Formats: sequence, C-alpha cells, structure tokens
Amino acid sequence: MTTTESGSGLETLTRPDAERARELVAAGIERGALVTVVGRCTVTYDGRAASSLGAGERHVMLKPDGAALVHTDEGQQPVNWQPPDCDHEATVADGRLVVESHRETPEEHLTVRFESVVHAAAYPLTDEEDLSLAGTEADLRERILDEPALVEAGFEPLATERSTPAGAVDVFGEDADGRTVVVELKRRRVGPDAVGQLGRYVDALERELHAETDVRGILVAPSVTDRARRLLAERGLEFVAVEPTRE
Amino acid sequence: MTTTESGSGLETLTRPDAERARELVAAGIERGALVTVVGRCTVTYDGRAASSLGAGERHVMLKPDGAALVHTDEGQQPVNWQPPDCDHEATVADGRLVVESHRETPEEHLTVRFESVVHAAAYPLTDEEDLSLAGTEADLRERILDEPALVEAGFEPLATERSTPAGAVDVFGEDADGRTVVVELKRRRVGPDAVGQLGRYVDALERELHAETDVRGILVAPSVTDRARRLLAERGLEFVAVEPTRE
DNA sequence: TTCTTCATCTCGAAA
DNA sequence: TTTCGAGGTGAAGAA
Repeated sequence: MTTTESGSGLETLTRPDAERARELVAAGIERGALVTVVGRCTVTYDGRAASSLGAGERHVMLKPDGAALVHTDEGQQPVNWQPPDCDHEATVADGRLVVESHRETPEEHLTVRFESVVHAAAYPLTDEEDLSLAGTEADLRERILDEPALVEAGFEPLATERSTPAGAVDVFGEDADGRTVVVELKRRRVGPDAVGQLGRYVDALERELHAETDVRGILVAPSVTDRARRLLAERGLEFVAVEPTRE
Repeated sequence: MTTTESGSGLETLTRPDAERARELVAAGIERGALVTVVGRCTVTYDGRAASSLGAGERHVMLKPDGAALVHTDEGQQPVNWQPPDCDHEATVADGRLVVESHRETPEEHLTVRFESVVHAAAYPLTDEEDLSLAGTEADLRERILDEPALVEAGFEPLATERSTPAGAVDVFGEDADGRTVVVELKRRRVGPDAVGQLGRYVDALERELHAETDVRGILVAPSVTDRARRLLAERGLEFVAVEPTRE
C-alpha cells in the first residue's frame, strides 16, 4: 500500500519513495495544508545557534503559517523547530527526501534529510476558535481590582499597567494612610527575579515622585521561596499570599 | 478507504468510526507508539490554569513518554498540551472518540472530544541520538576560560559555577589588580533581569567576603538594552560585548 | 522594528 | 521534592 486519498483534501502516503513523498509535501505546502512526515532522518540547524542530530526516527510537522516542528518520541518540546513565517521546501537529493525551512531576520536554516519515509500526510485544517484561558496573571489582577482588601484593608487601586522609567507596574495605588503602593502580581510561587522586578519599580517611582514620599512595594503571589523572602526583607518590600482563581 | 497497515508496526486509519479510532489509539499507547489523531474536536484543560477551546480541526499527538500535544494550523506552540509522564486514555462516549490525559502533582487533566476523525496513526518510533548544540551559554563560558582577555586584559578566572547565597556565579575570578570579579554570561542581548541577577551575586559576595573588598560585576553578552545599561551604571556594574561562537 | 514581561512556560541540574 | 536559571525559549502588547 503506497497511496491513500480521500474526498476532502486529505492525502497520505505509506512508505513512499522520495519523489512521491516530495510531491505530497510540496503540494501540501502549496495548498496550505498541515504536512507531516514520519521517518528516519538527520536534522541540522544553523542560525541563532547551531545543532546537529544523528539518524533516528522522528515526526516532522510543517504548518501552513510557516512553522516547522521536529518531534522525537520523547518530550513536550520539539528537538528542532522553526518559528512561523519560514519558507518550507521539499526536494530530492541522492534519492532521498530533504525538507528545508528557512527565514531571514534572523537568518535561520533547518534541514531534515530522510533516510526513509514511513508515512507522509497533508491535512487541510481549519480552526476559527480562540482559546479561552482562565487563571492567568490578568485574571489575578481583575480579582485584586474587584477586591482590593485581598492585598490589604484600605488599599485603593488607582491604575493598572502604570508606566514608570523601569517599566509598567501591575497595580498602582494608595494604602489607607495615603502612601503610594506598587503591587507586583505573580500567578505562581515567586523567586528572586520577581523581587528584583518589584524593587526596580519601587526605586523608579521613588525617584519620579521625588524623595519625601516613600513608596511601598507589595509582591502578591501564592507563595515565595526562602531566598526571595530574604531579598524582600533586605529591600523593605512586602509579600501577600493570594491564590489565583483558575475558574 | 478506512484502514492501512504496513509490515513494521505502522498503523493508520482514514476517517474511521469512533470505535475503530479508539482501538488504534489504545493499542498504539499500549505498544509505546507515537499516536496522532487529526480531526474536528473540542479541548478542555483543567489544572494549573483552566481553558476551553471550541470545535475546530486540530492535530493531536500522544507520545509514549506520556506527553500530549494539541496543534492547530498556526503557531509553533501547541494550543493545549500535557507534559511527559501523564496517563493517556481513549474512550468512546456518545459515539465519539474522547482522548484524555491526566497527571497528579500537580493535578492536571486534558480532554479532547472528537466530532469526527479524519485520520489516526500509530508510529513505532525509536531514536537513540542526542542533539548536539553549539552556541549556548556553556560554550560562551568555555570561550571565556580559553581566552580570559575577552573579558578584560589581566582577568584571571578562578572558578565556574561558584556558589553564593544568591546562587551560582557563572565565572568567578580576579582582575589585574587582584580585585574579585563576578562575570555573568548571556548568549543574547540582555535586559534588566540579567542586571538584577548580576547585582544579587555581587551583593552576596561582598557580604560573604566581608566588607573592605569591593567586588566588580561584569555582564558579558552580545549587547544590552538601554534600560539595562542604565541599571548597570546605577549599580556600578560593567558590561563587555562578546558574541557567542555558534560553531 | 525593539523592548519588556508572561507562560498551564519546559527542561535539566543541584541541593 | 523543591529551587534555580537557561532557552535557538515563544508569544503578546506597547513604544
């Protein structure tokens, strides 16, 4: 069995020769299909870094938006890839299928050389739907704005994404005594990096608001690591535990 | 055409009914194959966050290591996924194929409900090869150790990954005047986060080495953003431009 | 474009 | 197991 074809645009080939496979891949790309090729191959990448991968059996996916993914039998991440907006090309060299993907800015090139093709397919996919996701940092921000007391009794949010010379502050407001408060939100347990981020915002605002006002910095997250807690104390910053919603 | 089978363990089905598809998926998982199912489906996820995705055509991959990926026709990243070490399960409910993937710690559950299956396949992949990658931060470190003058004339590396209360320093050494030097390496253009990281190492070492020694902090990277450069200046830290090798 | 930060980040190493 | 930082991080939003 070497060829299968169905009514609705799906094309598949089982153990095709290189030329047949090349035709399917080239036609699939041309038609805007999602193309997959499974087989024994070597992979080389040159661009932001450089990599090479000896012969093994892998699953190669070429998307109509120009993305390319090479997956082994392990791992959530592809072993090699190209981002969207690359140009894909299928050729035959020395009787073998070669799939290449290229882009400029930055210059990057991925080459997959097949020793054998087990299966190739072109799937004409359409997907209109957008993912609806809950439990993000943006959701946590909405929750804080709805219920500012989660941060502290008397806390009054005045702005979100307020810009400072150090970047945009998640939530900017005042405490019950009228002191300026900077809130940095994290949807999960925080390490030293988040403390540094909050510290930069506090420093920037103290400079911007000129001296005598001292600015409070509050990190809001489910929890904090020991090292981060120590850093918070050193810099006179505060922590408030709030779980994200996830509903 | 509804079924294809080849000698070497590959199994494919074109437009199978739900029960046929379930059998292929279940058998493929059992055999340790990489399983793909392409068709119109809805996807829900609940775990670290929660998401739902209306009906559309997608490519679902189940890996033998327990990873699951749902890809649309766009983007390098899957629209939904599960990490390795999840348990996959295929069932038929209301005459439809349902693929589920679950893990505990943390509790996470992914459900893919198919309205129709265009194609299903089980690929018995083997891959012994490891990726060889050049142009990483580790390569940059070797380069600096080979040629310390890239950092500064007279710089002498004394240790790599030297541990401090703030974490491990990339390269630890002395300058021509015997002053302690902390080098933080980055393979690409750096922003404010890297300055914070370097600053924490410098602070930790000044504390550890007690007072009178002042510690120099040098950020080594291809380039810096303006804001990061300003932060470096504020904290008395330095920058040296070095390109990663990529050979 | 560049910059900045979030991410169901993933992944690996070390404590 | 948790913590920490690298990553060819990718992706989104703003300047």
